[in-house]
Amino acid sequence: MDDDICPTETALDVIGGKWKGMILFYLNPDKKRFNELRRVLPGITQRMLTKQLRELEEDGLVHREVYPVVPPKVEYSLTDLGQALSPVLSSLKVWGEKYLECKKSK
Amino acid sequence: MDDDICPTETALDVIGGKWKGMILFYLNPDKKRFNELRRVLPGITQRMLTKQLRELEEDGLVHREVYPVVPPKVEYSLTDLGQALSPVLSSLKVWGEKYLECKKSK
DNA sequence: CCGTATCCACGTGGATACTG
DNA sequence: CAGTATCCACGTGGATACGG
Repeated sequence: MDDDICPTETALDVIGGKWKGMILFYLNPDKKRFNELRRVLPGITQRMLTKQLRELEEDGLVHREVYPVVPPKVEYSLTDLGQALSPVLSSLKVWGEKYLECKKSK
Repeated sequence: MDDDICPTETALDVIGGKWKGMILFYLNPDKKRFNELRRVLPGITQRMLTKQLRELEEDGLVHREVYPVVPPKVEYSLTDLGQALSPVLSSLKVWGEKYLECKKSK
């Protein structure tokens, strides 16, 4: 019964990485290449982008497609499980807006 | 346009603390006393519970009511902003269950 | 273009002891 | 009962340089 809370905590762990929210956001709905993501994520380093993407891949939220061409081409996209996050992301956004609104008026 | 993502990130920052999800969960719908929370949060230390509660209070999600009696009595409850999180928490839970389901079958 | 390899600063979170 | 006060381990995240 107490483990009712467990899925919530697990979910927060999985998407709680510093850049993961933004990565998931930008991957929806379109697949993106490595440097495309890098460009829209202000200030992220290559190491961090790689790391966060690998973790998301490991957790089954993101699919990594490598094309054996030169120059290298890699595309990242959301899996079904990743797509299923969109209600979470949007409710998070709605609440975040309310939160920012509250803070502003203080 | 890019700051469309900002509320989402902000929200994740606010509720992303290690125990915050669980605290918010247990504070809904009933107010709780300090040691009540401590009892349902397996393994949390006094220091951490205090710290997380203070941060949630600072962020306006939790209200702290001190009764000037002996022995001391303090009650924590959700503010309106805190209540407004319930859609987020429940969508998080729904997705978390799906996630755990996926992992189990692998 | 898409990474990996090192190295390191910093903050979060924890252990433990004490207090009004 | 509901905290503070210290001290510290550890992992996350970042800077920088190099490689296929």
